[in-house]
Amino acid sequence: MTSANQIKKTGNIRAKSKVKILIAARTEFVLQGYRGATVQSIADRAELPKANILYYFKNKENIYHAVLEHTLEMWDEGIGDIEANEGPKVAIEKFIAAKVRMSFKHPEASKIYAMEIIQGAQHLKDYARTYQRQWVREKAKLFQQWIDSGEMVNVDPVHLIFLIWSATQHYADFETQILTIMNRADFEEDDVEQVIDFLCDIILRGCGLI
Amino acid sequence: MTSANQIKKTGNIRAKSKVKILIAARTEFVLQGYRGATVQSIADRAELPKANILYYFKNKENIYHAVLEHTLEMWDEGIGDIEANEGPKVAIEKFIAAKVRMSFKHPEASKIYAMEIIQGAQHLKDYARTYQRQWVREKAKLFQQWIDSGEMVNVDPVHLIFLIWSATQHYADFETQILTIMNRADFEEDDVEQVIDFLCDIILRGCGLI
DNA sequence: TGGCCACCTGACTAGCTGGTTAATAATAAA
DNA sequence: TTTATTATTAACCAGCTAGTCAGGTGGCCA
Repeated sequence: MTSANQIKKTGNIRAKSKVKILIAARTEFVLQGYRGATVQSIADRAELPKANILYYFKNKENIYHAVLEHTLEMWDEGIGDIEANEGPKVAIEKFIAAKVRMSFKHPEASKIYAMEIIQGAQHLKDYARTYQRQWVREKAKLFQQWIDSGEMVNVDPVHLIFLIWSATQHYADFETQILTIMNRADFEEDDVEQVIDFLCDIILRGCGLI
Repeated sequence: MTSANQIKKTGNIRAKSKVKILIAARTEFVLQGYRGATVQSIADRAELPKANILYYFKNKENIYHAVLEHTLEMWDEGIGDIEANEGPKVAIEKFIAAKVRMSFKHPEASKIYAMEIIQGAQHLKDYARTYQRQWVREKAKLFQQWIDSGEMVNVDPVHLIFLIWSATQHYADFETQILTIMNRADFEEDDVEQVIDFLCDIILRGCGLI
């Protein structure tokens, strides 16, 4: 076995343990908040001794950071993008569909992100200030071009992005409330497509694209 | 001084202290979460000794319950309603405007509610199951009548309510993110009206009301 | 075989937490 | 003034918290 393989193998054990811990930690952080989630409760959920957790992550804040990073990465991968070359209708449709699917598939990811923002985004200010702000500016410019060329109605592009974000993530963050109001125990496959259809329908018409 | 006045006066001291504590507690609960907000931190913010807090509220959970009640009451008062006799356009306009104004005026109220729901709504399940579910059913029926009479396009009324909730409260819950992305320190008067105009424009058009 | 190193974990601790208590002050009633 | 009630608060405590540490185990290579 080469040295490279050795590193890779030990790396695998690390990576596996870390992911196991991160998943348990994410659930605890969502359910109990940062302070409410104890290292012990994370250990219990991951079915590992507490000291093992602190062997892989220096301290609790470190775990939280890793959870945020791990979650954002996963989320950003799944979201796709708003493509310039497809025209506004297809672009918005695709974007809404991707966001709704992610919200139903990984509600915890959206929730931990939402909690972080609500509490003041102490750990995400940089992310918003650089990456997100840039992304919104780009996409807003794109919408503005479509507006200028008469392909869609004149609506504020930035607020349109906020609207799509809020409407889609709502199904992740507020799933408890939505399920209770709809008197359901769980969401089903059909719900996802129904929500996509509803949101595309109303937002596209709202943009003058239907 | 009559006995009634006596009761009222002592009641006033209680009420004043309690409100002072509740406001401090709400801020702490929003910033730190339930577990992260300590009785000591609430006391510091209210500028009272810790023991005084626990003189007025038996324990921490009691404070939290009182904060939730106090907040929901205030929120529900400010929201107004969706009136049947005005037709869909005015009704939706008024409702959006009221919700947006509340979101900008009392973001903490929306935030503490959002955190509670995200974390599983342990303290609000009954509220959603009875009061909210009933409210949504009533308003959905109203929308359905407008749809059936051809006054608005055929969109799912329940999801329409979710859309309005999410889009409006987003400006309270995610204010940190929005301000950062818009590169602003605070919201101004104009922002409120601009958001109202934007949301009314796009949602009313989405419902075929423009 | 023996040495190295990543991995694992029970036992411990300093500090903070919610909550109690008991003694005191302020206020109003008789 | 006396008395009763309410308001206030310092001091205290049992239990939990994050984090440390010292002593392991097991696999791999020379």
